[in-house]
Amino acid sequence: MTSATPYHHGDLPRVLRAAAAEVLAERGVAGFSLREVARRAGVSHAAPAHHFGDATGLLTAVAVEGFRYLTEATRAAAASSDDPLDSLVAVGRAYVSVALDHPGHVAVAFRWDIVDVDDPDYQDWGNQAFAVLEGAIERLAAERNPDLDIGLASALCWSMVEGLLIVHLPLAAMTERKGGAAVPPIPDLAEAFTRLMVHGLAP
Amino acid sequence: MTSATPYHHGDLPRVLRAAAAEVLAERGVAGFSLREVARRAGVSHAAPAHHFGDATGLLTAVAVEGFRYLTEATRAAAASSDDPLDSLVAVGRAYVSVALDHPGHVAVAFRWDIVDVDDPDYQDWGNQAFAVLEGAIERLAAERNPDLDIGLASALCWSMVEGLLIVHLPLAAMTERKGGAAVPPIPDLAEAFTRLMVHGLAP
DNA sequence: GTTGGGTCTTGACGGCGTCAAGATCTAATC
DNA sequence: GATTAGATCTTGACGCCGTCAAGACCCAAC
Repeated sequence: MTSATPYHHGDLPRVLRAAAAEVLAERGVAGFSLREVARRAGVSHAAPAHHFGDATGLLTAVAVEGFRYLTEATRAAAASSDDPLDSLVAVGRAYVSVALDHPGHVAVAFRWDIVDVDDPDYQDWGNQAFAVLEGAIERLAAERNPDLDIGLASALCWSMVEGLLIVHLPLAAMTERKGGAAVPPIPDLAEAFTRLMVHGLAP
Repeated sequence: MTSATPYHHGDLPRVLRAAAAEVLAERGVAGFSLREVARRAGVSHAAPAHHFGDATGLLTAVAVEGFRYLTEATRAAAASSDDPLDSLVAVGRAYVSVALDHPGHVAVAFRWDIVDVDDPDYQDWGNQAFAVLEGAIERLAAERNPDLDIGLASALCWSMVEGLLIVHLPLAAMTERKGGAAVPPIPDLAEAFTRLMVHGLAP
């Protein structure tokens, strides 16, 4: 063992978070169960409680990890271009890409009813993720539309991308599953949404 | 009794749907329980199964009712003005108003993981609700922007309003509860979003 | 070597969804 | 009007769930 391997199991909290994200990705929020998580981690059914208190605690930890992924990915995307529009588009693509790569994490990030919204880490990383988007909007406004209400526009983009994930991602999966008409990749849809929103539906 | 009062209880399915919506509104999807619904309806814990099969069946029935409310309200709103922009704005306001008036119904409408997405009524009323929005977009395009991709724009608006409900509605409730800064009414926010989207962030 | 505290297990409890079996009631038939 | 058939609802049971209390275990410091 290297330096700071904890007591018995070797960073059980990390294993539990990963197992929880796996269960969430496979069975959705409705199919989530603490006991199933414990089973996959190879520990007893009451082990998670010691680290996370209860189910809400574990789900909150997963949600925080999700916000962390979102923050890091969108931050890198925002810095990927000097053109503010390209930068904003990249942020949108990065956002949905994280949701595709970590479906279990993002599935709980906005589930206020099953997460502890008063958790400091949850609020902190949630705010950071939002701040990245706000920064991208701010640069767009500075260069192209100084009169833009940045708070309103950021909230709009945030809603748009979250609605995209909730409404169209499962819808696309469903029509795909049924062999329906081919559906464009979700990141492309996010880009199309972003460009249409910046341009305006009827400017 | 009038004409066709059913057998024992007097339209138990209707009572169960109402009780389910009540529980959903009070405790959220996570706090939902078939037995609690049965308790409120004054019947035994297994009674709902006879009419709705299982929990998914009852939740699907509530979701269908939600889509019905959405369809009716937005249809009336769309017809409330001859100006296509005002009409679209009214549709947006009507949508979130339904969500405020029937929180239990709308809470399950898009929960693909706990609802039977193959249910014909569910698909039918979901499509009808979407068609109303699409019609409003179509009129806007005809009058002001013939080049608009109507399917894309409709999907964007749909995502926007749904994201608004999921992200900002509980967020507003939370900051309100904590005595934070006053938050604009959600229908006003929906209107601001709509106008900003039509106009464009940086046209 | 002993002691202490963090880590995990075991066992129990009530609540849940679901199923099978039976009771109860309505409506149609004779 | 009595009987029968079928829909409606109840009762009881099962396994799974989250949570709690108590105890076993194990590492680390003394």
